[in-house]
Amino acid sequence: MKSSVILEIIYKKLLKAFHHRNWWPGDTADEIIIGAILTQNVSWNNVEKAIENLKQHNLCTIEQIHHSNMEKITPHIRSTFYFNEKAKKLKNFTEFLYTHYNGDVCKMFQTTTWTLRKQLLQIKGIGEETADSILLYAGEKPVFVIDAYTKRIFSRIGLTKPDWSYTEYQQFFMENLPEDIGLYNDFHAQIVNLGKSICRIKPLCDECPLNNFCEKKLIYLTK
DNA sequence: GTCCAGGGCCTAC
DNA sequence: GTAGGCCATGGA
Repeated sequence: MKSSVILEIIYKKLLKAFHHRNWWPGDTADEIIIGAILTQNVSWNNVEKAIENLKQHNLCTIEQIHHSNMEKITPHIRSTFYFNEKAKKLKNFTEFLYTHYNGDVCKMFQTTTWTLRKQLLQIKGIGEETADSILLYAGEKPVFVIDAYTKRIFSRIGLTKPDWSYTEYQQFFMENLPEDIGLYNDFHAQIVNLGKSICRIKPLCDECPLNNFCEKKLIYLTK
């Protein structure tokens, strides 16, 4: 069976089982960008707390962060782990936005998608997943986001190889799915939702207490 | 007490 | 070019 057909089947099954996920959890483009940076290697629960803190202290927009300093930001994002680094990353982003786009997010998103992606990747603290999350969820650009869950789930199904690079994964999904922003958005959200319930530690190893659960779920998905 | 989250950077080889 | 260390909270 062709990969594109399998992906379509998987997505339809996920949609039927879990319904539309309505992602990204965030009210504004600013909030989505801030969330994308804060969620690096940390669960969303920790990020929610930080976003709430930032809101309470009027620090949850790009403009407010830009006109604030590290010392003011850091205490509110302690729950996101690596808070010193992340405060720096937030400042790096706002610095970029003000230097290149006069602080205007809409203006930034008028830039051609892949040109903007290159620019974002040059910001210290913005890697591929964060850049793509910003492009897809805040900018509504047709870019498929790859994360650890995506690699884990699809390599276990056998559609991909675990050692593929980020770019190889992204090409695989974008070549085998129709270019559809809504689909890219919800498919990634479904993957994260599914990934949370699958064994994280050692994929399908004997020691994994969730081994049976993993297999059941994967069989269910690929049937 | 232990383990690990929706990463990314830096250093050493 | 890449493997491994670092960052240093909070929930299960």
